[in-house]
Amino acid sequence: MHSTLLSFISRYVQLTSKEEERVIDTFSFREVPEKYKIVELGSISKELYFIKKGCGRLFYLKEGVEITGFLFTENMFIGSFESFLTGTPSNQIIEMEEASSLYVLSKENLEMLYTEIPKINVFVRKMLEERMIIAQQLVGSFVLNKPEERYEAMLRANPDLLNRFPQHILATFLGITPVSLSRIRQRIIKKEQ
Amino acid sequence: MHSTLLSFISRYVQLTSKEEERVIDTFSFREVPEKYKIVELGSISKELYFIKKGCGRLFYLKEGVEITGFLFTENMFIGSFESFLTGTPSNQIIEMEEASSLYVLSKENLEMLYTEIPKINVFVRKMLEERMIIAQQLVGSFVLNKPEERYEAMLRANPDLLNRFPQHILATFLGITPVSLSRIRQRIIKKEQ
DNA sequence: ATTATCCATTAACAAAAGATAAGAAGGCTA
DNA sequence: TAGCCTTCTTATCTTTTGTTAATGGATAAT
Repeated sequence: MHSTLLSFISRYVQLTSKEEERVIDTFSFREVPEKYKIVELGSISKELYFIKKGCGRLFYLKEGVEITGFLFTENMFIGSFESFLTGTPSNQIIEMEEASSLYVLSKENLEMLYTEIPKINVFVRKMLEERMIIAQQLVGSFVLNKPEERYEAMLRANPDLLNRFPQHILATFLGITPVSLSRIRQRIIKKEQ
Repeated sequence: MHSTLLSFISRYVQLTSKEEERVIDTFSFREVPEKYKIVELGSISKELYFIKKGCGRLFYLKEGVEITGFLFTENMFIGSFESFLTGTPSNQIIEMEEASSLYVLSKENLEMLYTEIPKINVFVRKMLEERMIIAQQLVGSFVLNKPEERYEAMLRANPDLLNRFPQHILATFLGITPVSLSRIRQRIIKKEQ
């Protein structure tokens, strides 16, 4: 039942069965309904979550409107990393958009894992290396491409996101307003004819 | 003489004198003139660099024009992480803007360090955690703020960058053209009067 | 069945950014 | 000193986005 989490970890490091058991023990399982906020604005986040099933988003509140910062789907760790790592109140809100199944890792248990199974440091390092590359590519897409190109790139690279998140969420993730994304879509339709 | 590098590492993990010696042995020292490219377009980067003195930038080439992706100054690791980590040809160019002193770490030597001093995994993990937060804040600034606000934030948070990099480099880092940044500066001057 | 709510589209206007070109200031070289 | 190059500014015009508001469709609630 923990196969998704363990096979995710095995992509980075090889654990013994004993270590795998230990890892499983340190995670708890949690099911949340759609639109459930796992990190509230201003709270100090003391947990990270591995998405077994479902999807969620990280967003900010700017003058009352929700601005998406990142989107998460199955087999990703989700959380307010800044709040989790620095222990400061979160300016990010994390909300699961679909009813989701999560493996929950508390900060305490993570620290325990680091000392008990040093290999976990290697796992997290490698995972962060991957995430770093993704983050850098994302920054690159903002300086290199205009919104229309970013949307087309998303169509090509992550078409699944289009089905799982409403358009206004995708729009702010692209750095534009929902109205502007609607116009972009019309332009693309006319280009294709 | 290696005090900058060692004191940087000591911010994350504590090494014994023996380990410190070992670390120093695995880095080599290199001085490069201004405008020197330490990573060329299309090359496979097999080194990372710690900036002892100087500054540099990561940029892309889009239809012949240089688009800045990130700026680096003293006490930061600089390199084409994607090419270094994945072994693929770099679509990023890394150029030192000032004449610089660098500590050079080869991929081979880094792998050696990981096995010889497992603590280095902890060091890199923690450094990546910090960089991850910075990257996330940078993405946040693109979805949350317009160019004018991003420039004002840079004025507040990193005023040193304004002196060390020409304006057209800062402009593309903000995701706009040099012409547009010049207009933004004029708008700000008029606001302040 | 009929409200109510949410979401995407469309329109109209204002604001900002891109593209292109021309000019001014500073530094570097011959 | 003269010429060249780089950088920044300014102007003009075009394109795109933001803002606001109205509309229609879909879905859920009463």
